[in-house]
Amino acid sequence: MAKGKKRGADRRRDILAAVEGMVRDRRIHEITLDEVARLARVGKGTIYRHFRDKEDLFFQLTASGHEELCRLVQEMARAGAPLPFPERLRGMCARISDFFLGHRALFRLLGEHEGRLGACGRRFREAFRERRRRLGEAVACVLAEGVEAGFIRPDVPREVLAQFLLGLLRARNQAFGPDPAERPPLKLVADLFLRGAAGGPGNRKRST
Amino acid sequence: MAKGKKRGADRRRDILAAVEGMVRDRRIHEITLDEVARLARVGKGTIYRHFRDKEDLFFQLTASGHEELCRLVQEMARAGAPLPFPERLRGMCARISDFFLGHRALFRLLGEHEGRLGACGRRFREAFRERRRRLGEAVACVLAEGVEAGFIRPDVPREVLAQFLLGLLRARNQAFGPDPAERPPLKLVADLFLRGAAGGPGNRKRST
Amino acid sequence: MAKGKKRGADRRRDILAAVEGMVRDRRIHEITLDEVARLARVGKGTIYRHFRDKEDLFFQLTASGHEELCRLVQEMARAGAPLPFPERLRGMCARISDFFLGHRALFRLLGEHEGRLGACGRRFREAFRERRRRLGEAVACVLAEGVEAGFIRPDVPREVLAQFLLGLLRARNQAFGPDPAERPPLKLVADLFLRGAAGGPGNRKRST
Amino acid sequence: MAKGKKRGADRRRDILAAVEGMVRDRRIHEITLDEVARLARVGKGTIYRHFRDKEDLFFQLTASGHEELCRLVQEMARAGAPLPFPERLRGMCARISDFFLGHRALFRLLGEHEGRLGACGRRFREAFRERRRRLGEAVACVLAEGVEAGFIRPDVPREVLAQFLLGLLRARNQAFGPDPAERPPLKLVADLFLRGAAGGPGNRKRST
DNA sequence: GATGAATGAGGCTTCATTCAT
DNA sequence: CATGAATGAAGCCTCATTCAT
Repeated sequence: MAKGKKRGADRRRDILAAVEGMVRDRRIHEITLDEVARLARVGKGTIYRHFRDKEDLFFQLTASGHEELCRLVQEMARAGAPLPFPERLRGMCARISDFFLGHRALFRLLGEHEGRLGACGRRFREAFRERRRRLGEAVACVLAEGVEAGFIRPDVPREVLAQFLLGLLRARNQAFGPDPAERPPLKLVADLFLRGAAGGPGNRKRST
Repeated sequence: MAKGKKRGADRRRDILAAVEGMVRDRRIHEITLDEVARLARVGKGTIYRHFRDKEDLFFQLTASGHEELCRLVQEMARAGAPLPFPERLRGMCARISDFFLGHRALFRLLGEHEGRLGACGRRFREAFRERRRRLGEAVACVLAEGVEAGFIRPDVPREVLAQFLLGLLRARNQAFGPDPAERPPLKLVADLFLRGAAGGPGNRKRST
Repeated sequence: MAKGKKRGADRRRDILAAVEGMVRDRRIHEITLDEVARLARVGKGTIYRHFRDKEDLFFQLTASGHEELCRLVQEMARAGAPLPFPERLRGMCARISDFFLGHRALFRLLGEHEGRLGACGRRFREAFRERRRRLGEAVACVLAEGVEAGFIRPDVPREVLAQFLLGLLRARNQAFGPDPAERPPLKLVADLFLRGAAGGPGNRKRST
Repeated sequence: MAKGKKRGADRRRDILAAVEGMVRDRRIHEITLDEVARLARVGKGTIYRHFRDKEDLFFQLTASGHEELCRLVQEMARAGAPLPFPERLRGMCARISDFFLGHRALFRLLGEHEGRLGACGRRFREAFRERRRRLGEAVACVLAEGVEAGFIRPDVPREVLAQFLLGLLRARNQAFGPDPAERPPLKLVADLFLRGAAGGPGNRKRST
């Protein structure tokens, strides 16, 4: 087995790994299955044993990435709260940000796929929405602690706040140069969010 | 001439308009130039008189959209401030949001293009970055009023805050269902931002 | 007129000149009428005032070249024989060779056109054959002097010998490197031909 | 397998055969790969498995023809000399002429390709020259026998004489009508060459 | 007459997918 | 099951030709 034929899941992983390497700097339609097969060191036909078609291959790639991120956040939520909420928040931001940056290409793919949401992609439509919802929910779980601890206003659905937080993180990671030094500090993101979403009693006086 | 042949710039506009209609629910590689020509009611060759190739066509499409938005925001900034800042902010959010929603497809394209930034598209790389910077700058101009009026903390570069605001707007418009009713109110976005970025003196007490 | 509009024949010459410059290092289908028009400094439509179509343009180009060569040789023939025949022969070889080399491209075109002789080009077929015949005839006129003077065997049609001579010249000019120094001396060609076409038993006495 | 799918080399041969049939009466740019595929009874994509592109297809076609002729002549040379040289020469002329006539189209292609030699086709330039040289060399091998037997003058490089002989053959085959009856007899070609290149002892003492 | 913008048929080439081995 | 040669639909783009100005 050590040097024996790989099987099933292994192949699948090889293929997905090859593709993830390729999406980094190309758009979907600039990637050919010939090259995928070559990089994954499998026959071209083998791809079709694991994925319905090219579309499905890329869909599953984004799915797997998204799922990993969901698990990551869910674990954090489940891990309890050994720290005060602001620290927790910063920790989560750091983790999500790292994941974004490490898999930046995957999230670009998401954008490409989204195009079809409005139209033909009946098949993916729900799946995408569902996935985004689940990620938001995972983040919302952590935010719930903040609500409980009085750091986060309770009158806005936590899922909504979660999506805003993700939007801020996305902006931080993508809207500035490719050079990490150009990106504003994560601390600023967390801080901004915390103030913006703050809401103890009497905190409507127009500030903090 | 009234019903005579159109010329030059007209054709160009026709083509861009046709394409914008098509990107709404398709990805770039699902759009054929044959169809573009048919919808624009021009010969296929005519496209090539105005755009170097397919790539260039889509690039210029996003460029024109971006520019329009920039102008929109710049006008607002120039228009002076007849209203208190929070109102101004909400107004800008509304305008930008409308534009986003009306040209949602364009901004998806941006995402697709971005893929190449890391690689081959040396030719586009700078152009994209520059455009994003210019939009941020335009928004920052409006934020400057807020700084002046004491609504916005002065210790964070306004361009950075501008990108965060855009990130929030993006999240509001894209992270929730296609049904407008599902989207959180714009007022919430402005409110969140205003609190988050607030910074009168003495409002630092609970920060961190 | 000096700076006035050129007219008719001038335009035609400009166009043919432009094309001749282009055929030097390209094949017909690598030449576009756009470029022809640009180099000839005329509108694209103007080409069609002087030539039925692209095919005709190239046909007339070769025709004009061929005719020039014919005239050249015919002049020689007409010019009488102030020199002994072998010198005459060498002179003609030199002239024809120079023309070949100066218009090498034209004669390549002939080859391309010839392809159609067997088939579709009903329209050109006869013209080509006729032109080759006329060139051969012109050369044959000069050879006639050689027959008269006893240098050339009279039992082979002079037109046939003429084509062989042209074949030898062609070989000299094309079968060796592009470097003139690699080409065997013209004198050798004339010499070879003179010996080979010398004729009749016992007619070797006065050779050369 | 008898009626099963053909593979590899077979396909390649089919394609080349189909093309050779087509070049007979058309110019390269009048031949479409669609038709090639249809006549060769292969998919259009299959052509690209065996040839880089259209250019390469035609290049390899001429190459294969040239090579065949080279082999033919080399065999003759190797086959020893059971006959007196003049007979040998006539025999070779006949073989080469037959080949020329049977593959007339290929040699026209050579002419078309030659156009690019002066320019862009750096890639082909050397190959063509080399091939012509090799054919000349093969012919020269046979001529060497003539030198040895005193029929051919030794003071001119045999390769040069070889190219002249090929030039004469070319003229015979192409300069006269398509009707075989119009072509001068091969015997005349050989005779002309033999006299022209003659050089027995004392015949001309090495110069005019 | 001259011009060059517009046209669209048609070419070359790519590449997702199939299927015999 | 794995492979990769074969396939052919379909895309991008070119360019000869037309025709309104």
